[in-house]
Amino acid sequence: MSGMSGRAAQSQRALMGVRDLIVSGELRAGTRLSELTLVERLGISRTPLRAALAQLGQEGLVEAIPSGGYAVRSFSRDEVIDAIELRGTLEGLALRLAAERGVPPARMGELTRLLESIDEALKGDVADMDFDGYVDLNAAFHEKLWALASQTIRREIERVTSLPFASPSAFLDKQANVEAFRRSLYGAQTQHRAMVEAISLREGSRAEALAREHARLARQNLEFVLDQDRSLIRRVPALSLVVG
Amino acid sequence: MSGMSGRAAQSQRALMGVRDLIVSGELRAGTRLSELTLVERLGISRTPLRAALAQLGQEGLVEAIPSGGYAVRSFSRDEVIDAIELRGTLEGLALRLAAERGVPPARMGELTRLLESIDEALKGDVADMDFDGYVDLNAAFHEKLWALASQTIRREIERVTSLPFASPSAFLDKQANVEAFRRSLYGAQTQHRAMVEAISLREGSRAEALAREHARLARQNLEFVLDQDRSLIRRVPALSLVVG
DNA sequence: CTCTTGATTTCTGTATACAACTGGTATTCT
DNA sequence: AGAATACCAGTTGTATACAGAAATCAAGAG
Repeated sequence: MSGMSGRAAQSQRALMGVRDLIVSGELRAGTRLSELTLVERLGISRTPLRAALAQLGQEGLVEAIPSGGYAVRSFSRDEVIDAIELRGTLEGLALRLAAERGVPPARMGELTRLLESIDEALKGDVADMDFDGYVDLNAAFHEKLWALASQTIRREIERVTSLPFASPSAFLDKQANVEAFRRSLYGAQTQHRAMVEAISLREGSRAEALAREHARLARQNLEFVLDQDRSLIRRVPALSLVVG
Repeated sequence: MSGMSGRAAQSQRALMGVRDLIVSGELRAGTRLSELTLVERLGISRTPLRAALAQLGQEGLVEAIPSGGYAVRSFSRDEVIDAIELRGTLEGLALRLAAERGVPPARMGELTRLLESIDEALKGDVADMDFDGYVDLNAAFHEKLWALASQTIRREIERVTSLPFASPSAFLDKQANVEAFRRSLYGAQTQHRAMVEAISLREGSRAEALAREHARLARQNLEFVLDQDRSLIRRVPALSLVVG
């Protein structure tokens, strides 16, 4: 059973397996993660499982229990808001530095092409748009933005967005295709265009402010789900871990 | 040998041991970290050592080798600068939110008292100051600032500052007691006072800008060491990992 | 009936055995 | 001689055995 194809395949499997159990809501916030139970459930041994738990601890999805082991972490509304604010701040930093230091035309071209593809997906009105297409393109666009930053900063962005509800795609899951979210996409795309323009014009401060404001769309969506339509909680990954 | 006093004592020992070997410069950038060698050197077994290596990989001090294992990471000058900028940005976020949301008077009092203690340490002129005292008080002051932020943000600050040269104390190591650094402390303390005042007056944007500018003192010190007096490289933790 | 205390069970942290893989060297064939 | 291949030492990833510490439960004292 050992030495499957790929390096550290079991560890990867353990990581994805446990993460999936948590974000899918199968393991609720606060529950202790018994190693033996998980080992049996995932069909792996304790060593790669423990590696996965340690990594998830770093990501923040689980927290270490003082007496040993880990438990699924729970998040207050304020903590989720702070995680979103954190992402906006880091994306803002990435865009400001990109604007100040300059970006090769080839990369700007890629971004512009993505913007046009997103326009295509948004063609028509709220009922006709290609929501699923937008979801994919939006994720690709944000990843291209992150790629403008240095490795140091990109690493931090990826770490922060490993909390599922902090990712730019958090409320754009294909399972959360509701009108309230679809309506927000036009404004989001306007911000996308402005961000690319600001980078192109070397307007660092503007690019930074736009990135922050853009992230706050996720906050609006969060508050909509929590205050207006709690039935959506199950459709947004890991939102079941939010208490209050 | 197992079950020393304290939970996960061997893992802690491994973590500190390997980290120390790296920041002390004993293991130079790029060298592969042989598990068996380290095990023998630190007197622990492979399991806690591997946990430590994984954690150091998350911290960014070591990087995973595609074919397996880890190597001591090397940092370009630009990467160090970005890490410092990153810390300033995160501290700025923490201070902005603290200012906007308000801080209990008791905590503001603690900060003010620390400011006064730092003033004490700086009493006299550049030759007379209590440099070692300043080092400790400065670290305490920054930690109190971090404590104003939510757990989500504090976690990220602590992660970023786990890279030794990105910490607010990086160039204030007691072994780096040189006049060029001592001279910068008066301006630093002025910024400290302004930061606390801005929080107290709920001036979020000002607090944020001050925190960013404050971090850039570390950048100045970095450039002084790299460009003016490279003999100091050995006195600043982990700066031997910087190439160029 | 409640609280304390002791034993049992379960769990985590650590050590070590095992197997697959990587990189290098020597050997052999062309 | 050069290249390809087989072999070999060394290394990492995985599984599992073991020991100490919590948590749980039961029984007994107050």
